Amino acid sequence: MASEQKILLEYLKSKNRKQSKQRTEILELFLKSPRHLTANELYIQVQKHNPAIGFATVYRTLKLLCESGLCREMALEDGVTRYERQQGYEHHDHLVCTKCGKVVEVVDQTIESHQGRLFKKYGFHPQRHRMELYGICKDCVKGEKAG
Amino acid sequence: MASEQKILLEYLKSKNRKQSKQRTEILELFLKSPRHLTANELYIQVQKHNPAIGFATVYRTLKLLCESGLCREMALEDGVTRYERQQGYEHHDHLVCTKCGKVVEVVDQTIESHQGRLFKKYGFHPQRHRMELYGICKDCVKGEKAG
DNA sequence: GATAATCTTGATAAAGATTATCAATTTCAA
DNA sequence: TTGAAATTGATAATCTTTATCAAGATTATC
Ligand SMILES: [Zn+2]
Ligand SMILES: [Zn+2]
Ligand SMILES: [Zn+2]
Ligand SMILES: [Zn+2]
Repeated sequence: MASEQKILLEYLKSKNRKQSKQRTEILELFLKSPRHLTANELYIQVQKHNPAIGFATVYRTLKLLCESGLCREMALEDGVTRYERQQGYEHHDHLVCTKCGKVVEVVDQTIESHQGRLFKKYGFHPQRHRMELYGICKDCVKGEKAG
Repeated sequence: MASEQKILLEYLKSKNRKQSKQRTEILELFLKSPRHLTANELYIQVQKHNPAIGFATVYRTLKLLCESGLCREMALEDGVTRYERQQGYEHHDHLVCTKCGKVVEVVDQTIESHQGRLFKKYGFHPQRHRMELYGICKDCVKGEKAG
């Protein structure tokens, strides 16, 4: 069994909650899916695999995965929540192409440390941050010039 | 007439669109309102001033103000779009208290320049960015310890 | 394995923010 | 003043996400 499944089971036990076939299946498909996918995108995958699973369960399971630390929510400009694997991934921010939707994960240590300085400067106890850079990727710039 | 009203009129003319009392009134109240307000918060102000104005018009006018450069949209984690005056304000990012909702506007030039480096590093033509820092402000930390 | 308490599920409704529709009204250039 | 075109307000529709709830699944206990 994948270590993520174990983490989920441990989490469920620790909270006196129950295992289910649906949860196992949804986690399995989540792990196989591309990063930064929406609940609906995952639901479509789940439907192909097992049409009996409803989308409320997909939503609920994604929330559960976030609670257990396996998943992280992320919101881009379109207002639709995306979900990405958290386990085994370091913190990162996102660079997004506004033409094709490509998402690149980025980290800049100087930015990270200056964010910490901003929290301190204004007397805030830091919790988290989000940073998104929006631009046009190389391929799409090329396309614009060509087309 | 406030220079913002002139800017709006100029913009409308340039796009062959028309002036209206509602637009003037909504802009006037928008300029008087606190920064980072939601469409609904502005609608409530508008209602007090002129109950005949519908909320669709408030939404439409906020979009118009954004087009004309007088206003900027900003989305926090709760999924509700906020609007803030753009004219006469430099670019800035936001530091948000997750307890009381206080919003502080911040700029760090080192962060800004490193964002530029990230765009370059990954071959993106830069358009814009958003950065939000979430934490607990001094007052709320104090409250937690006291209460 | 049976039992019972509790949790989870799927279908559906509901919520909440924003946008689309459309007839009536207003604006503005001619 | 006139008439084409834009705007308005009311309302419905959309879209994502959450709440509800009866029916079914899970788990600890015997
Ligand atoms: Zn691209
Ligand atoms: Zn990511
Ligand atoms: Zn606070
Ligand atoms: Zn601001």
